[in-house]
Amino acid sequence: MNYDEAKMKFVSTWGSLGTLWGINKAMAQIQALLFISTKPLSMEDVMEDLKISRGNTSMNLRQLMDWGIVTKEIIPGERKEYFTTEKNVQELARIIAKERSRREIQPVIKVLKEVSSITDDGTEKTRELIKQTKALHDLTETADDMIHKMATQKQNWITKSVLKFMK
Amino acid sequence: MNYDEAKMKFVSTWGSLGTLWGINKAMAQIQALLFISTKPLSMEDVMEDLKISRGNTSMNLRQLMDWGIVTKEIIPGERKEYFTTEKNVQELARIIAKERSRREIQPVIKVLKEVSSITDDGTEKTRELIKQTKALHDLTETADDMIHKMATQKQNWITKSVLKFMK
DNA sequence: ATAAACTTTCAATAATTATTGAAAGTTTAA
DNA sequence: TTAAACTTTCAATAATTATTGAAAGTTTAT
Repeated sequence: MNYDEAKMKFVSTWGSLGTLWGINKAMAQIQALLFISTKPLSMEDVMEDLKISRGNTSMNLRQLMDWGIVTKEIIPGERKEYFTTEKNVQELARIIAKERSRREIQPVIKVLKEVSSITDDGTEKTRELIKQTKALHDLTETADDMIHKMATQKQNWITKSVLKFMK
Repeated sequence: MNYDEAKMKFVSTWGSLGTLWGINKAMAQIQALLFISTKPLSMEDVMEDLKISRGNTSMNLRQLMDWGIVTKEIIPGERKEYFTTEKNVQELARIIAKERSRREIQPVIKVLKEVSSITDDGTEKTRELIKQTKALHDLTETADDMIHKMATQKQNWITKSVLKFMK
């Protein structure tokens, strides 16, 4: 496997994994491309390399910036805008975890709390609803807590602490 | 908010969260419905309650069984098949984590390993590709490890150990 | 102020994914 | 063995989501 094959394989695999962390294919591929690039890339570069349209590139780069994963780079003397992604994987994981919590987990926690707080009319079905949504609420909240703790952990949480913790 | 409103709210919220754990809306809604039901439900029951077709119900119930989240229940004297879901949230989380690892994370780890093992021709771009895919490989593997450790943890890992661990 | 260089927007279209429903398949009871 | 009760399959269709491309918008240099 040569460089170009390996690059393609990486970009497309990472792209299809996008769903796992809740972003679309093009977005994930752009990020992947930037991730292994040795220098900032212009919109032109990205379009050419991934063979996607200007509009698509523009929109997805914007989304990546909204996520805080990609930043614009100003190159002196250049008119075009250039882009780079966070290169540190730990930091990348941190940002993604935090954003997903904010965008998806928090709203669910809110609903679970609401639902589990309905008044108990004493019927079996109501009791079950309350009981089970409470359990989910607790689980979700604890998992989310965990994500946040990870996310604010300054140093290297994953490589250092996890195996030890897991006994 | 009365029982029916609460139930609907729960089912649809949980359904739309489906994507977060990688399953589709109908599948997640069926699971949600079973999760708060006090007794096993037939296909008929599910169809009626969620207003989805017989075919859809059948297919999604099957998928849930493939995941190991839902099981058939034989009710003596009844011709229909009845279904229940795992009611323990910890166990549910365990199963889902394990399945997602197997279905999605493992294949990616494999590709990352392949890509990060290409021969280093000394060029900067090849070095960057190797370096970054290696870093991702390590991160993904460690995260996956964590998931597995959680998944095989017999007792209550999340509520007991996490906060302490996270210092 | 003008125009070239570049980016964004968004309606149209394409691609993907989910859903239906009816025919085919299976199981059970008699 | 037959037929009723039930489930599965799958081609057709609907719904959703991603992508394009060209017009509109912005910025910069002169």
